[in-house]
Amino acid sequence: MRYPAAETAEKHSRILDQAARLFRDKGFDGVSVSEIMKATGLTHGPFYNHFESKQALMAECIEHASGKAIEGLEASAPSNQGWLDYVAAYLSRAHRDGPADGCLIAALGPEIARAPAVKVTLTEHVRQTLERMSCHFPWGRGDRGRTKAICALSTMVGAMVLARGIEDEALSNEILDKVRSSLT
Amino acid sequence: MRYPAAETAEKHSRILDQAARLFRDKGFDGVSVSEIMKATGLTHGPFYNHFESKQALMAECIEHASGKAIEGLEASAPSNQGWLDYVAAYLSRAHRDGPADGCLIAALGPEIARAPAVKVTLTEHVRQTLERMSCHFPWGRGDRGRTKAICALSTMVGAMVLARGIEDEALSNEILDKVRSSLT
DNA sequence: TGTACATCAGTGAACGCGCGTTCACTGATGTAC
DNA sequence: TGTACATCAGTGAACGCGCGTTCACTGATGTAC
Repeated sequence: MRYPAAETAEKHSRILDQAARLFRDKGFDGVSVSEIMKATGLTHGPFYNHFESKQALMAECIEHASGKAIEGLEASAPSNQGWLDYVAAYLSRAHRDGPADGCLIAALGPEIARAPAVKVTLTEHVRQTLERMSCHFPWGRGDRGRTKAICALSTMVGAMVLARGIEDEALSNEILDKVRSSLT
Repeated sequence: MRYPAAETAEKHSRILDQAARLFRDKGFDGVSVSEIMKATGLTHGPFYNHFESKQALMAECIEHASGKAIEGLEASAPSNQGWLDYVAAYLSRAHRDGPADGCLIAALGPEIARAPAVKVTLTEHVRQTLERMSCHFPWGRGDRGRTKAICALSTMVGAMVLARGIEDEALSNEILDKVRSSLT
């Protein structure tokens, strides 16, 4: 069947959405191409009409999800309250328990570090996130604001990795809460 | 062949050492049982004489590596200088470039979070690390010292995950250096 | 002390399985006339 | 406007491969007598 171009582009985008969700949830190796295509409502065959390989999908879907994340950051208020809200959302139990829609770095960081093709994309994502953070929140301009952004992002990512890796919910909550307090 | 018990125990320990190194380097799914046994100098068959499954090895080797890491922490001086040295070593380029001998959480955190059998072990590792940190470094007793330990560990883990996920070495170094400055 | 046997870690071929990827085929739509 | 054909995304069986795991067998050592 021949399909209109718009429909093809929409399918491409839907594959990226599903892949980004599943990868964050289960890791790159924990999700098969078939599983992604099934989630998109297709069989696995046409995958290679859209992407050259699974690696290529990984890179493109990180780029796709990065774009959405940066958009979200821009939409928040450039104020002290905006910062409080941003941290509260990042260090929330909902974010910890739902990696599928959450931070790419906390969910896939170490795996991306091992996948050269995807690393380039993450580099750009981190660069943009730091830029938006440092000029979006009230930390002053220049080096001081940038340092604050780098430290805040590191702390948030690390706290989320810790909170997710811990089985004891009380300890996991303690980490989220104490880090949030210290950051705000 | 029948082997003396001591030799068997030593082999068991060698498998754990190699597994811990390879897993941190390439991730759980990036290393096969055969590869680990080859690194230990054996064929893959006798693996199941030592461990019930790959999952069981994962859990036991995290426990094994955790023990060594905690030992290292105890060996450092319980002083302000000890803290400076600890942070400098953690946020060093050598640690970033050599995950095989480094922090379990930064190398495997998200993957461990998805492996229930291993999560229990990591929970204990984090608990012990926080305890040793808070009573080993000069942050005062009680809740304040514990909060400081939680925040410091989060920041260090996050900075390492970021630094490793970034291809641009200048940006990666900037993160390590600025976070180290802010923590000390 | 010498001999026969039991033990059991190590060997390496083999298993079933799910993966990423390929491909001959289908058939609804767009296009040429 | 009506018809014939070309297009090409979707289908689903099939591919080779490496994985985790199993197993019949080996043979050096420890033990019983």
